[in-house]
Amino acid sequence: MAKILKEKIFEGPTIEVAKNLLGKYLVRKYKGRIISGKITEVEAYDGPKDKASHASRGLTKRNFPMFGPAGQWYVYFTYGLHWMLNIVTGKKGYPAAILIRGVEGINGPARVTKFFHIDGKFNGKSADKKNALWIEDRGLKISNEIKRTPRIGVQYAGPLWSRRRYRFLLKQK
DNA sequence: ACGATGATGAAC
DNA sequence: TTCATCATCGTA
Repeated sequence: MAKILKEKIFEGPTIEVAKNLLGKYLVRKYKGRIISGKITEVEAYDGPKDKASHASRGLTKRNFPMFGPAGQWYVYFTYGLHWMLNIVTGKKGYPAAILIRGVEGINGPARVTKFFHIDGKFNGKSADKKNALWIEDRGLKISNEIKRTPRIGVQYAGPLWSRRRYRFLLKQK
């Protein structure tokens, strides 16, 4: 029943992909064991004009995976403490990614990476079994349980981009 | 409300 | 080479 999400899925419009990721499962193989959880919260960072995106200042040593093909991980270190996990979207050359901010029972992007044992070694790797970190569809229907809000912690991007409702969450039942 | 803690990017 | 900033979290 479980279907691994492939590169093609991630190429589509970033906002659509972000909504589609809700209810899918993040899966990690770690020391011979499987860790998995339902994705409940994501944020889209879409294109070079998005002032809240790392890509707004062009290609850099840090953000290069965002400019690469869809379906790869963009993992970066921030605040001197935390790893952030993103899945790259859009065609090669178009910088976009989706930050995975929460899975069921784990809220906050830094807690997600801690729980799944994710660090910089996944940066630029493709989301598949070979790399022990992937996303799968377990046939869960989520239909109209999606809530939209502005993104968290991006005030610096100015009113236009910080107010944009690029954060998507599964509503509580 | 704020400190932890270090990489990043821009300025000098 | 120096500096402010940062897609956060835990404690207060």
